[in-house]
Amino acid sequence: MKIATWNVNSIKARLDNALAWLRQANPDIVCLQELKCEGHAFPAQAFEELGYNVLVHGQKTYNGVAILSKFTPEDVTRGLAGEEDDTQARYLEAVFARKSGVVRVASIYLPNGNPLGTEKFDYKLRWMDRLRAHAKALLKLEEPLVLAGDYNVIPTPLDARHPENWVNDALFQPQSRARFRTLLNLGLTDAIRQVHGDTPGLYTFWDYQAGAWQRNNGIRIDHLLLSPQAADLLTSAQIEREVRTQEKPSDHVPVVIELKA
DNA sequence: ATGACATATGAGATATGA
Repeated sequence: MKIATWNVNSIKARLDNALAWLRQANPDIVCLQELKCEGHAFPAQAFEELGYNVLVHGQKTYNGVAILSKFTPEDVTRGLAGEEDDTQARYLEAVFARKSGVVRVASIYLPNGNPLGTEKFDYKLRWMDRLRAHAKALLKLEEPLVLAGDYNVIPTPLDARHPENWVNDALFQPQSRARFRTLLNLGLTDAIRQVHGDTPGLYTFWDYQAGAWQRNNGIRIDHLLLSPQAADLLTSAQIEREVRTQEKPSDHVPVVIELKA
């Protein structure tokens, strides 16, 4: 079973790119982020024609997350607990029943947090605290769990081509990195690092500006974190770099894992 | 220090992204 995450940077602007990649890669479950549209405006039919069930937690202009799946979704949760007046569409979770058992999957668009010293950075840190609390509760279920998405965190210097360029950025702050680390220390596994160890040069985002792609000036900020029960099933994890060579690409590329059965 | 580049909104310029 293939599970993917991809920040598409507007699903309407990326519809052709997304359909082309889905036809080629044929993942079973796909977590999408930065839809930049409301649920009623999501082009669901195009994905349904490829055999996907479509779950959307949308928002006008900003944010928005979705899960496409070849399995029927159950137990759907929109939004992350812990802050009643948070209206930003950044979290969507569902359970999928397969013949070999269930898998719980969340599509996550963690706040960017820039610029530093503003409410935006405080919101990012609070959101990460809420995610940790929710992940801790989910881990008690002791089931295969995949928390997939754009975490907007560069976990270590190994995850940036030029880490020195990010020291004043919310994505690489010690507070952001520490909170990401607390997710791992709950017992979650970073799928790419589990498979590839300390291999350098594994990036999922390249800025549109200043020839970042051509210079391979990238960062790794899109992650799939696995519960122990999911990590036991992990057989591969890949970054789909070639998607960045599409015409009118997203600035992020998909990351795909394969789980046994 | 700023902008580069891309997207949405809405019809020009601004907000957001990372």
